Parts: sequence; C-alpha cells; structure tokens
Amino acid sequence: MDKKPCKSQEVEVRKGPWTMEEDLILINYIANHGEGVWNNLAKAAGLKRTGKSCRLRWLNYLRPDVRRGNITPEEQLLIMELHAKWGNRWSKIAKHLPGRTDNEIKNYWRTRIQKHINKQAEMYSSHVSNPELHGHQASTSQLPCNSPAGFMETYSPISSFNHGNVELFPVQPQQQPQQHVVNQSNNENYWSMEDIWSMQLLNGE
DNA sequence: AAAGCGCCCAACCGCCGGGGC
DNA sequence: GGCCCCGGCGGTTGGGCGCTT
Repeated sequence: MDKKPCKSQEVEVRKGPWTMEEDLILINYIANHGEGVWNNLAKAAGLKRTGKSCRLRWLNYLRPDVRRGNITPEEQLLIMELHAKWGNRWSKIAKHLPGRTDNEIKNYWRTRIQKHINKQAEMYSSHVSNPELHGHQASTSQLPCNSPAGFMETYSPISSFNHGNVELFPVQPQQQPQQHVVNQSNNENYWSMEDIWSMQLLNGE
C-alpha cells in the first residue's frame, strides 16, 4: 500500500497522534461529503495525512457508533468463542461485536486474553518439568487446558471457563471509557468524543 | 518524591487481493 | 496480462500513564 504519493506532488505527510483540529476537519468533511475515496478525501479536506491514516482514524475512533473501553463479560465470551472458531480474523470477529473495532479487539486479545493463555502455558511447562512439585503426575489427558496445545484447542469458554455473570478473566479495572488525552504539540489538550460531537451539533452539522 | 517498570492502546507498517485502465 | 491505485487486514511499536518500589 501507499505505493508512492502521486508521483508529481510529494506532499508532506503528517504522522503520529491526531490533533483535535484534524479530527474536526475529518468529521466535518465526512459529515458533508460522505466517506468516498480516502486519499482524495484527505487531500480535499486539506489534511496532511494519508488516506489510510484518515480511514483508520475514522473507523477506529471518530465514527459516531464506535464504542470504546469496558468490554463486557458477554463480549469477552463472544470474542473467545469467535477466536476459537476463526483465529486472528479480527475484522471478522469485530463484525459480530457492534461498535467494536478490529483494532480494539486485537488489542484486547493481546493484552488480556493472550497474557492469560501465556500464563497457562507457563504453568503447564513448569508443571511438566516439575510434576512432583505439583503433587501429581503430569497427565495430559487430565490437563486439557493446561497444555498449550490443549489449552488452545479447548479454550472455548464453554469448556474452559466458568462463565455466566462471572468475569471470564479477572477484568482489570478498565480505564475510564477513555476521556481522550492528547498531547498536542506542546500544549496539552483534553477532549472526549462527546465534546467533539457536541461541537458538531453546535456547528449545525 | 522520583525512578523504574509494565500495561495499554493509538497509530503505523507491510502485505495482499480486487478493480480499473 | 501487467501495472497502478486503493481498501482492508493483521502484526508491531512507541509513548503515555499508573502502579510499585
């Protein structure tokens, strides 16, 4: 992708965190013109960003229907079921979780669930190398979820986790549904999506 | 109080497949 | 058929933040 910015004009391209101004420009532009071709959109809106970057920003953060933070136990369960079925097909999984993005699910998986699986695997390997320490013989048939392979095969929440109204994993106290905090080139800027959308409303968009 | 460390997530990168010319 | 451009996807990373020591 991004094969080369259209030969003729080597425009400077901004990278890194989006500023509130950029967010507003993008939101305004899409509100007025729709999504269209992202590279054109970036140019037409006057954003010094790649189309790809605009698309990502919109889909993962700015879309009005995007939900962030506070993944519920039900969602966690669903993620695990779907991941057991499809593997790392994040976008496919995300389609079954309204308002969730593939990026968020991927991050969630890697930071929470994956970590948990790794712990299980570690426990298993220490168990295998020191079975006596654990008071009984290592029997893979008895430890479906403790062997890395067995765990991966059988981590379907139905078989491996106790669920219901219970958290499948100790869900860390989620950070606030993130009031967005951005360090905007030397002057700190704090805003939330609510702020941005209410500004939109004020602008009559 | 401050230094160190780990967690989390936004954003980037690279690859791939599809569509148009 | 080959090239170019684009969107989409999964993997990776950099930096902010909070907790611990």
